[in-house]
Amino acid sequence: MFFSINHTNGLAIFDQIVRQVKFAVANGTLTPGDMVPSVRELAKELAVNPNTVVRAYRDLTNEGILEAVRGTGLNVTEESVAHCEQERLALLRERVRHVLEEAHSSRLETSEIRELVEEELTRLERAAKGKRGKKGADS
Amino acid sequence: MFFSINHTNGLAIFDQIVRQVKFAVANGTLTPGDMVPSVRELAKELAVNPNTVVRAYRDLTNEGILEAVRGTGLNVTEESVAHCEQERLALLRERVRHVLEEAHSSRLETSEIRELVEEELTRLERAAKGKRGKKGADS
DNA sequence: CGAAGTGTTCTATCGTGATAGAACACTAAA
DNA sequence: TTTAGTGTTCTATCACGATAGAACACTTCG
Repeated sequence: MFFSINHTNGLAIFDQIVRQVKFAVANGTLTPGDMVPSVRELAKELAVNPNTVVRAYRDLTNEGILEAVRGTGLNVTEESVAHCEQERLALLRERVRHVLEEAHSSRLETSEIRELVEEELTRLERAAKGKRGKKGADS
Repeated sequence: MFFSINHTNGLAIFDQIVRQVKFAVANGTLTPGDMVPSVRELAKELAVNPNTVVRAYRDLTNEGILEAVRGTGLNVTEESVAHCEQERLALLRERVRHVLEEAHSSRLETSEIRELVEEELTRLERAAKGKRGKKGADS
């Protein structure tokens, strides 16, 4: 459903799960009271070890974003929304900053960096539009 | 001198060294015939284990970017220039793409992503200008 | 009740990046 | 020659992310 793992982006699997849950809460895909996929179910769907999902859910529980209902599952807490809305930009901003810093330290001109980003951004838009188109064009 | 290690950007130390050598060749900071810092010297300067530098230099040697002059050191090869010039953008592009993909999958609007990048880009420019200013303003 | 599904907690193993320390072959310079 | 500096190659150890497999306490449902 919501989640997917990218094995080439350098982020640990458990960290990708953590971030994606936070993003889903931040953008309303997950709302307080919703239950996240069970450990075994998500592990199967992502073709990942259950313990890796456990690690991600444990971190999220410790941050107060998920809470356990014993014997039933984990649901999204009320307090998580404000937390995740605030954190989403910060998490992305940090990664953006690291990449731009590397580009800058490689002596790439700011204009060249901007051009590079713009290229990949339009590529991303085209890919998204293509995906939507395959299921049925809107408008 | 040229190199610095960022312990928070997720890249392995040896990989940061590899990339920075390639960038230095690509932008002319290192030219064919130049010698890179010795294993022990660079390890000391970066406060890193010598074996980590060995790993980076070994990779660079295997790629034909450095060549060993036994008993003397490692120097930048002639062929490295074309190789590195071509690879610099590709290396940076891949990291940019990964970050933008995560931002996009978090349901951030393209305009919001662009705004985020622009903010960090101007922050970077200001930081660079500030650094130059401390040593002596130009123009 | 029992079966199946929850989360939780173990131990063990593996790969990899990094550290630590040592040894070797070679070259340049005193 | 001796000394100090190169790169190179070992073995060991550690941290960490991931995998594998098992067990436990709990709840829901038939």
